[in-house]
Amino acid sequence: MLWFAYYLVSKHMDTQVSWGAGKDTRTAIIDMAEDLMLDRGFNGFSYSTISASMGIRNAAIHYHFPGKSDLGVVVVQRARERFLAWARQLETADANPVERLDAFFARYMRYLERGKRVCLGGSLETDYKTLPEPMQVEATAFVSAIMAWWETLLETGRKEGVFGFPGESRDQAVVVMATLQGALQTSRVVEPPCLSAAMEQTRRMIVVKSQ
Amino acid sequence: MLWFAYYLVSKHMDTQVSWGAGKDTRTAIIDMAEDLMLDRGFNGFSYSTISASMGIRNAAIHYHFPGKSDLGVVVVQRARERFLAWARQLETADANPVERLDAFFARYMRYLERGKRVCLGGSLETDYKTLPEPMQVEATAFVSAIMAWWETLLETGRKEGVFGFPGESRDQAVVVMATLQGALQTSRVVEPPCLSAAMEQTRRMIVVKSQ
DNA sequence: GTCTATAACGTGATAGAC
DNA sequence: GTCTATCACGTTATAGAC
Repeated sequence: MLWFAYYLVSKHMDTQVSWGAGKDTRTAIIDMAEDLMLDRGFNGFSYSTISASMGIRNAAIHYHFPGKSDLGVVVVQRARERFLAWARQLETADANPVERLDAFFARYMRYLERGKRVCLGGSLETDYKTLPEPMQVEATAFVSAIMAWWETLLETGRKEGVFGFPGESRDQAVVVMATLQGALQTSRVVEPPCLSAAMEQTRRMIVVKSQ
Repeated sequence: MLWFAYYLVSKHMDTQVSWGAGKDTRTAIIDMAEDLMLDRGFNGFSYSTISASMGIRNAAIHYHFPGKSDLGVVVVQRARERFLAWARQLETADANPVERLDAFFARYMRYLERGKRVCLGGSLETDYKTLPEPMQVEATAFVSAIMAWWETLLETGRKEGVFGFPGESRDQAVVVMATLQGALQTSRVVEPPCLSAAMEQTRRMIVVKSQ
């Protein structure tokens, strides 16, 4: 009864600190929506799902996000910005190609560990035809950003001699992304989860070991 | 008039040999439901979506399938049986490993060409947490059957020297399946669709050319 | 910024006539 | 087997009080 705990807290405490880390309502709504999209898909939750578990009323969400589409758009936009910030951090840390690959893998392993969530790209893509048009646009931008990152990483790594694979970097980027996305999804239905196997196999195939 | 659009579309998709040309209602309902699951996901359509585009009433579907869960289960069961029959056909035709791989690739290419459908496994997996329990069971059985087929194919091909890849056949099976599934999904949001690139890259990586 | 109340609609499902 | 008619419920969304 997590929602009930939240309800009690919000009743008796300053709303500013109600959700633990000093998060405001708006941010808490976005967090919850993103989590639900990874868990159940955009059509798998409603404003009630969010409001009930936060201990607020339905109308409060409509104040921050007039329509569900508005909420969805913000979730995807924020996820893209967060990804780009993460990528810049790797730049700043001057991480090598293998470290970057592993850092990305770790992100996906976390989705699996945190309740077998799928990745946002996969969620948006399978729901795609039911999404409001503004969300479809954001979905394309989000996936394109990640794709571009992988293409650059693979191209750089091959030039440096730490990656080895045939064909275009762009095509290999598609394969790596699709592999992670698909294996994360498949981990929901097969035992044991196959994501780590997919990662190890991908590593075997593109990371040059000798030298 | 979404239902009408669907009706027109189904006219041009040869999966469904047109409703009204002698096929029984029950089969037509299953066909339509399967198509909708690949297009919009299990939560992306209703009994009304089906009944409207077939020109029957809601209650007629409930006669054949008391609950939506019953319909979903039958769709997945039939898809598994169809896959196993297809696999047996390849056995009968004594197809070689590369031919089998290409035959499977062709199935996925068809999903893309017929209106950017995704594969059933991917659809079930992303919807998984919202599915009725009987459908979850079927989803696992369906994906497991395909996974087993790929493992056997890859193992056999490597023994025969036409496939080359490191590690266990099981792990490579996960990668190939996940790649097709993920690339098919991603083809919905990137231009041009990346599925063929993923297939060519996969071929480059596991099919031994000189031999 | 959040609440109560409610509208308008879609969905899964059932009863009973034909 | 299919129909009409109807139900209970959930969903998105708005109006207006506080």
